[in-house]
Amino acid sequence: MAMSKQVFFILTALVGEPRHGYGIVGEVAELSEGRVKLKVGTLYGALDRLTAEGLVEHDREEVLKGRLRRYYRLTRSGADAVAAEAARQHANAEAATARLRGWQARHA
Amino acid sequence: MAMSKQVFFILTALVGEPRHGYGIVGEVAELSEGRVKLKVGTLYGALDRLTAEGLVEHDREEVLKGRLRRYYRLTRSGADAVAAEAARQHANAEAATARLRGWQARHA
DNA sequence: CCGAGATATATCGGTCGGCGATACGTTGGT
DNA sequence: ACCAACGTATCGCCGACCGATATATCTCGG
Repeated sequence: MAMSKQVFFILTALVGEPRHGYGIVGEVAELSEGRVKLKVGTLYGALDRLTAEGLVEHDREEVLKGRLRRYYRLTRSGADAVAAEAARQHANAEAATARLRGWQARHA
Repeated sequence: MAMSKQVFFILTALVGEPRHGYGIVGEVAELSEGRVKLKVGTLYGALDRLTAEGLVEHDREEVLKGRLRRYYRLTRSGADAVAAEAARQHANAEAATARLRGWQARHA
């Protein structure tokens, strides 16, 4: 149920269009504005787990300029999971900032 | 640098006023609206780590109705860390929801 | 009056996941 | 000719969350 930052970004990177592993790395860096540099050791393991959990599935394989590209696609349940996690994170951030606001106000 | 959900909520619970371990557990449950049930095995270890990192420090000890209460207090750098993490999570959630919105719009 | 559950702190071992390193092969630029 | 980028894959280490367990007191219901 709980989801790591890495997995969250992997799933988010797959929203809209299928991507291959190495492509996900770059997309995550862009999405997170450089905050998350996904390691390949993390990626492939996570991809396998997510596939087993049904949040992601194989899309297709391409050979581009002699290099194999294995594409992954988000499932319906994967999209739901991203949306739910985003909502949770939004709520969490909101709760914290509200607290900080209130505290600063009382100490102004 | 990276911060777990549990640590984030521990720090958030300490914003504004010092609390003791068991009190933090309840406060986190309230803050997260039941989403995070902090385990004591997690709490005390995290508290030690956070103290060592200077994000939290000992406040005082009380004995209330025969029960020892050890209070912890957020440091300045701890407050900064919470604020930064909240901002990051907000940005992350925003990035994901923006993607999901755009995708839904194109498939309406 | 007795037992169960809440309050409160603390530790330990298992387990899982992220990370660094390593491996291997191609393409492209210098 | 070499080295960086591209691309997939695996392995072992380490750190953190968690469940279980231990200990002790107070409170409430039956």
